[in-house]
Order: sequence, then structure tokens, then C-alpha cells
Amino acid sequence: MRFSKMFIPTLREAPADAEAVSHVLMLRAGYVRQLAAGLYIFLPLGWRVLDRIDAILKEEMESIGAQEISMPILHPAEIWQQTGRWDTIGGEMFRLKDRNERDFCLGMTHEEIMTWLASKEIRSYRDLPQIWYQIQTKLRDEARPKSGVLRTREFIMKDSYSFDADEEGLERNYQAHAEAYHRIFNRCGLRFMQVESDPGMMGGGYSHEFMAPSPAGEDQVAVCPGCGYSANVELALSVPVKTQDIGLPGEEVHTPDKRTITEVSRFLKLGPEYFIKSVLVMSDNGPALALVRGDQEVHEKKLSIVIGRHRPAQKAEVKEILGVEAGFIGPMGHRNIRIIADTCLKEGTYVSGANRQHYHIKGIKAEQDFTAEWHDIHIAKQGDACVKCGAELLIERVIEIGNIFKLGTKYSAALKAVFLDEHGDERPVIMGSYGIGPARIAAAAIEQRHDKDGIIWPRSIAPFDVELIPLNMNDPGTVETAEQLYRLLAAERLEVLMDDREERAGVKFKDADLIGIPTQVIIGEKNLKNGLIEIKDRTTREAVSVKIEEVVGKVMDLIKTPS
RNA sequence: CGGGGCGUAGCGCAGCCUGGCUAGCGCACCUGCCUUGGGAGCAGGGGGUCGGAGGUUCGAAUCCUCUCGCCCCGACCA
Repeated sequence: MRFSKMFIPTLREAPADAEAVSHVLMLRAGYVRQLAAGLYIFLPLGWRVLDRIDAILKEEMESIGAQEISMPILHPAEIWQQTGRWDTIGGEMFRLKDRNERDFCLGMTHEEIMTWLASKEIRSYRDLPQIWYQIQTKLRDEARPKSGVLRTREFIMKDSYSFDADEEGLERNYQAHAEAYHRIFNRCGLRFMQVESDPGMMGGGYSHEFMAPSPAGEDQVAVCPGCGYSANVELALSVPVKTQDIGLPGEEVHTPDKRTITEVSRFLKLGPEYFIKSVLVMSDNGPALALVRGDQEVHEKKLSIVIGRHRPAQKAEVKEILGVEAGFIGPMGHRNIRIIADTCLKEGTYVSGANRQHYHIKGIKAEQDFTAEWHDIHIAKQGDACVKCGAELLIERVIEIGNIFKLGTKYSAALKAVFLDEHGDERPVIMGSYGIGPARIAAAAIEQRHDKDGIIWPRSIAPFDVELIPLNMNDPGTVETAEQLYRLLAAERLEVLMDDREERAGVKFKDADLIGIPTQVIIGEKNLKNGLIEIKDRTTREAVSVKIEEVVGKVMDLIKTPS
């Protein structure tokens, strides 16, 4: 491909409204353009990258027996109503009506439609297992699109769905996907990890996410360097650093107008880890009191797993329900209210509100002074101990690049996707669903691999294998050599981009580094006089000069080296 | 949805507070000359509903009201 013929609108300056590195570089290097918030156009270079990622996805999906199909993006409402998600999903779903006023939505995901198909076609255990997948556009009216291509309202997703007769089959397909995902992300040159995750509203009880570490990510994971335990902080278990039990004497103390942990802590000259933080929340099943140590925070998701949907109580509600102003709440003496306490409070002696205006109380002990349901409901922090091996946890920011869910029978039961087993009994199909976002792979690759000059693509997903850079297009020798090398490299089935523009050398070098093709072949007049061509590695910036006839061999060597 | 910021040429910005000549600068773009190993130089040139609507005023990019869009933080996130 010739640079002069290809649409590669590079930008010298970054558009002001791009923040994330991948966003800035994709815009500057001419990979994408923004149409509106969360809507992106993929330009020729960007689309080539997605193509190469898709090719890897397809190979690895086919290798575990998945079959590619394609489903509509426009979905009739009835199917989503049958699974209940038409109502449970809020503004995130794009909804519309056809000319006959029939309700439709744009697909945010395809569990419903895949399951509908299974319900029509799968009859017998002999039809199972099946894995169907597609690489298809999804639409979600995101509350806040952000970070360029990382969180958009329209995006392409590789989504696969497994259908099994039993749990063992699901487990096999789940593991097959996990392994395929490892191969995919490795091939795409990403640093990544597999972590336990919250299945959320997908239902089912088991899921993992694949995470690429990057400061641009919006998720956080806790990782144990000791035993390898890793989980999304939404559910990561951890043991907060233990406090010394200083055996506070039980006494009520006057704490006028000291409401927050910080205020009381300062007033009593006692560290926040010696306090119990009591937070009243309103759940669908009434109020509940959540207790964590004073230096910890309640994790809403973790609490949701215990008590379901909830929101913080308002000040007036606290007074009405507990009979005391927020700020002086303690865990003692409440009836008819659920109390959920963080596990770390089982040990130790604490200070808490006295349930009496302007008073706190010292010497509070679990079981002696209050009882509660014990769960890990605090936010895991850097330095907390791993629940499995005790090593210090690390907290890392990550980009979610893929996920795998065990769905069980949630969708098959709702949509009556059933089969007859060996005994002639009708049973719902057991399902799993598995997603990967190709654009996120591309963005994560850029986030993880770039320098001040631009993108550094892994070879596997670069838009081209080699960029040929004839420095002076007015020099007939340069042009002739470039054309010759272009033919030779193309004959090796390499994808070659030749910068044949009438531009000065500096411009070509800058654009080449920006665009990030892993290997640069530079044809300069002076080198050429000595029969030499320069081959430069985008990653290491190492350049070697070789004889013209050795160029192809050297390039092929480079391409075999991992990147 | 709450908080903050920003909309002036393709990109980056100045001008706005304190209204007043033809709305300006850098880069990019076009023509010519020149140049060809890290975003050259000289000369000439094109490009603007100042996001939109309404208002105040003799006069609005500038002041007021409404509105649309984009970005960031938070909430949310199959």
C-alpha cells in the first residue's frame, strides 16, 4: 500500500478534548475520528488493526469448536420482555418503535436472541453442546462515554454463547474459553490477568474478567503477589491491617458536635482504626446498618451481594429509624434492623456512637455488645493482607478486555430453550456467555506500548508489518530501490506500507513513529551510495544497516522475534 | 443524573472581564521557487453564520436569557 494513496490524516497537535493516551494517539496517528460522544469512525489504519484482531479471535474461537454466525442488531421487545431485562435495564438500552408502533430495542448484548434461536432449534441432548459466536455491533446508551474508544455507545464485540446439557459441559466450555482467551490476549501482545468478577445482572453465579493493567482503565483489581489470588475490587476479599487491641475501658464519653470519624478520632486522640463506622442504608427490604472499621469504607457492590439493591439513608431517615442523629449511631441495642458487619470487627475493642446525641462509647466488642451478620464488605486497599496466604495485596488499575460468565439456566428457562435428555426428560439448556472487545484490545495495546513519539504496535495486530521509507522521492535511485524492496517484501506475503509522499525526511520519520508500524526500512541517498539500507525496530529504536540483498532476510528475522 | 470546564478557520489557541475600525496568531492547506536523515526556508494566496436562537444597544465574538454540543470528576455500567 502506498502512503500517498491511503487516507492517513495524521495530526501534529492533539485535539484538546482527548485525554487518554490511546485516544490521543489514535486521533493523531489517523486511526479514528469521533462522530459524536461515544461514537467513533474507524479510518483505514484503525480498521486494519481491528481486522487483524478479528482474525486472531476467529482462529481461536474456531479452535475450541465455536461456529461463527451473525445476529440482527435490531431486536423485538417481546424476547427481552420474556427474560425480564426489558424492565430491569434502564436508560442504557436504546428503544424504538417501528411504523406499526411495535416496540424494538437495539442489541446491547445477544443472550436473548441466541437463546431464542436455541429454543427454536435445539431438541435433543444429541444436539448439544453448541458454541455460537459472532463479531457484531452492540449499542448501549452509556451514561458517560469516555476515554476515546474505551467506553463508547456503539462498539463491536466478539460474543460467544455455549449451550450444554449439564454443568460438566458448561465447565468444559467455560475453561475452553478461558484458555482461548489467554491465547488471544497473548497473541495480541497484551499484559493481562484473569480475575474473579461480579456477575452483576448477568445472573448466574460465576464469572471472570480479563484485565489489561493500565492507568487509563476504569476498573481496579486486587492482586496477591504471594499466591496469585486476583479479583475485581468489587468483590476482592482482604484482611485490613490488624490493629493492636488496646483494651479500651467501657465508658460513655461526651463528644459534643463531633460527628465524623475524623472529628471524633482527633477529639479523643485515637486512630480511626479504633472506631466502628455505622452506615444506615435503605434496601428494598427495609433499612440495614452496615458496619466497617473507622479507617475502612463500605463497598456498595459487596453490600449489594448481601442485602440487594440499596441507597444511603437520608439524615431524616436515620433519625426516624434509629432515633439518633447520624454521627452518633452505634451498633448496640437495635431491634428489627439487619446489621451487616465487616469481618475484621469480630476482633478488637472499639469506639462507636452511643446512640445518644453528642456521646460516643468506648470498649465496644463484637458479640458482647452487638451481634451482626458477618461479611467482607470493606473496600480492599493496597497493603491489606490476602485472605488466602496473608501476603500484601496490590491494587492495580485495569482495562476490562474480556469476560466470561456461567449463565446457567437463567435465559434458557425464561425463553424455554429446553431439550430432552437420555431419559426423555425435558431440561433447560445450560448456558455460558463470553465477550471480548476488539477496540479495547487495540486501545489497551496502545496504552501499554507507546512512547513520546507515538504508538508501538505488537507485530500481531499492527496495521502493516513493515513501513518502507524512501527519504528523497526526487532521487531516482532511492525510488527505484524502494519499488524493488516493496515487491520483494510483498512477495514474502508481508503487508507493506510505502511512504512515497513528496515529503521531507523529518515528516516521514515523525509520521512513521506516530503510526507505530513495528519495522521501518529506511532508504536514504547516502547509505544507498554504499549499497546499504537501514532497518529500524520501532520498539527498541535499534537500527542496523544491511546490504540491499540482505534486507528481506533481515526483515523476516525481525518479524519472527516476539514483540 | 449531580458537580466542573470548554465551544472563535482543518488542528492548537488569543481576543470576551472593560461592547466600537476589515476578528487575529501558530501549524495545516493552495501556487511558485528552493530544499530532502528527524514535523525546512522565501514569496504570494484561499478559508470564519465567533455552536444555535432570542434579547439589550446607535453598535455584540464580547453583556443578558434560553438552548445544543463536547470534555473531565462522580453516580451509573449486560
